[in-house]
Amino acid sequence: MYPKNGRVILHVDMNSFYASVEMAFDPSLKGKPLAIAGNPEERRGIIVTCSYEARKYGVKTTMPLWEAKKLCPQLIIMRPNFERYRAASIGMFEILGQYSDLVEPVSIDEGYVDITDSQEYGSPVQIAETIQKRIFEQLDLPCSIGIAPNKFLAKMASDMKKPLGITILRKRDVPRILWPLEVEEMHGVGKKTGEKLRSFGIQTIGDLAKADSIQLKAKLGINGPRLKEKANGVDRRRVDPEAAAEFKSVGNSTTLPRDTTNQQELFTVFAGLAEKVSVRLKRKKVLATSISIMIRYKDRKTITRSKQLDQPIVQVEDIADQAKALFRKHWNGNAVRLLGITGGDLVEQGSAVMQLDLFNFEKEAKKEPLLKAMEELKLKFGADIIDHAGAINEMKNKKDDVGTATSFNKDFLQMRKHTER
DNA sequence: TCTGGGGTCCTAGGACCC
DNA sequence: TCTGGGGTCCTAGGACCC
Repeated sequence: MYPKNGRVILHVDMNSFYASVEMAFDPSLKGKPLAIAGNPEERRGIIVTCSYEARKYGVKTTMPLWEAKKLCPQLIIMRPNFERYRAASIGMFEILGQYSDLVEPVSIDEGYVDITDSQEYGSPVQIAETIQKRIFEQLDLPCSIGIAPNKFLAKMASDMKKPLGITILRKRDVPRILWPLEVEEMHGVGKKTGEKLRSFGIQTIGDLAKADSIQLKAKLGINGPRLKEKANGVDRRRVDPEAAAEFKSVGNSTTLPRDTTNQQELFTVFAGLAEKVSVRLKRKKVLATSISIMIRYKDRKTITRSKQLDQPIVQVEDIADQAKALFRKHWNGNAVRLLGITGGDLVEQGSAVMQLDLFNFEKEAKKEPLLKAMEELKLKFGADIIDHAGAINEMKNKKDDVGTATSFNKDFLQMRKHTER
């Protein structure tokens, strides 16, 4: 059952997660058409998740609320309770963690488990059955599980039987099971890529598997050959427990109650968004070194504008100021439908303190000899880290002060980013 | 009365440096 | 007078996923 070389990967995918959690929380909802919708009281709400009973009526994810109501007038609509979903998610990953250390969360409701070295808990199918049973009995939540030699195949497999399915997909099954499917069925192929592939005669996953790599690369970039490999059942990505551990950006956006050109109103919205981003950055103990805003206009045309900052920020006012500055610079004056703020290039609080110190030293350097400031830095953070940046030599070679301090600062930030990975 | 909000990764052009 | 190529950073936007 266990291959000598090669791995055994599970993909665990919760079935209509938000709706299922609500049903576990309030069993009287079971068996009823239930939908979770963002902003149910707004006209622009959409379906985020819905129960299988609701799907029978044709209700689907991302469908506008008014359309769903038309299809199913008795539809029960709830707004999301993220605390509940997070709690359920933690419960699920705790169970997964009992069968392997190699657990990689992908999102709140799905994850990969590498069970290659988990023979003590039984065969792969037995482990999958145990996990599914425990999640169902202990959390009252249904899930589907795919079993395969790699992530891609496990993901495709978990999608095949819902709800409460367990599907094995071996590499040798790929021609029979995957190749007849339309290309859009492939994880990683959306509408646009599907259209492109079809435009040069690739209709099925099998067509993609046999397509010319050079041509794919020319038309789709690096993604082309990668898709071809997957279509052949090849995926070398490891299950990496660290992968999802660190966030790369934190953002908040909102569709306005009504489109507006009133700058005061828009700035009030920015203040609220900045507050949310600030709170979440602080909770994660990180600061942002870049700020970007998103503006969606009345006609749904959407732009993003961003700026790299010379020091990381986390305070509401700083975030709001940067966002407003970007807005003033780039807004075309048309009515706005949605605004968003995202903080990126996150640095940990600890290292940010060092950077802040460095920034102060930079100011000091205007007054006193730079080398002295450098010595202090060395004392404070250790000589190795600074020597490593190769910055000391640069400082010695150049005698000018502020410019060099600035460039040193940049090197140092760059190095910090590097060593933190 | 159309189409949310949270993310990640990739590309491409221009600036700048060596 | 004309000529190069690699590498990184920054910014904007696109595609995709849940």
